[in-house]
Amino acid sequence: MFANIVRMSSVDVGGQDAAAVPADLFDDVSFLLARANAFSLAMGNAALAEHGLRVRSYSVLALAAGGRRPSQRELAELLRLDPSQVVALVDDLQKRGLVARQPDPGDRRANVVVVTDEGRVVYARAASAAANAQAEMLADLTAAERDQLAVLLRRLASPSS
Amino acid sequence: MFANIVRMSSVDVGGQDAAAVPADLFDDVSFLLARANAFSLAMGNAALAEHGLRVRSYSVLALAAGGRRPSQRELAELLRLDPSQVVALVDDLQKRGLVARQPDPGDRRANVVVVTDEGRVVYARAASAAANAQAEMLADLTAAERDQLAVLLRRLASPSS
DNA sequence: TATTGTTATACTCTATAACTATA
DNA sequence: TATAGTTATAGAGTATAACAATA
Repeated sequence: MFANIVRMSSVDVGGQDAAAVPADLFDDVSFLLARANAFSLAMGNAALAEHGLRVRSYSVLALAAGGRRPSQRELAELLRLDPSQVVALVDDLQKRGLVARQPDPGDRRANVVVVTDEGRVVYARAASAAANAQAEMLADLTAAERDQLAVLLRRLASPSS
Repeated sequence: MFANIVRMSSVDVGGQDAAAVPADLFDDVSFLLARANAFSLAMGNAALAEHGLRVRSYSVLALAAGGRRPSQRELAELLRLDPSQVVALVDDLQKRGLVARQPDPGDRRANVVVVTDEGRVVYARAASAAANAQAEMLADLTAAERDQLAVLLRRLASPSS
């Protein structure tokens, strides 16, 4: 299980906190993360293309289709995007009739982003395609390993929590 | 350990291979990967900035500084970049005297990218900074969990192998 | 013919700053 | 004064196509 031990060398050049330096780029979690993500993104975008979506717009649609009724600000926080990027994503989905902006009655500054009936249909199809792509990407992992990966990534991906 | 079970719903809309669809975006490995990578990239770039590097150029420098003596083509494959992107990265590092292009005696089409003495110094400092940033990112994980994450990512990140 | 490196181009993503309307 | 949404812009990353030199 742990045959592939991460090698570290203690280079410790000239100071500071001095964490262990990976002996090889391929022992570097950040590098592996970037590589895995590039792969995942390419597969995801390819799978979503036939539904007119990309990973970014799909994520917005998925959150709108969930039970959260997110504001744009919340979308930005959940997706770790700048609010200005969310504007463009919601604009695009709204033009295509997949989501709508609803004024928040409790705060007239805020828009709640909700999915339309058509958006729900497109989302369901796209989610299926995305799940197939992901299954292919995860094909070499057991179910337990996939879950473990999700757990570990969630703990990385939540620096504030 | 596995308290956080990934929930799946069997939506299966209208056909195809029908993989399970994550019930929530935050159960989606691709999404978690993208989010973790965005975080990692931001931290990495911030840590490398004072050394005049970004994650991409650091990766090229790291491979040049390793024992591989990679050609640009090999760099492209290792980093999963297009060869045309490698040109710009090597150009930049070469202008700054950190790497050099050496004609491959065995294949006059190919350039071997090698680190210079100055490049080696910059790399060592940058690697230390990058390792510190990564340690901060991984602070919530045990050593075993970090290793496990690296192992799982390596298995994802190698679609061809 | 195929491959290595290169140039060019278009598009997407990321990061900031500034503005408006509301709170 | 602070926050939600918006606009604008610049820089970085991604994806293709085409070309010259060499295999």
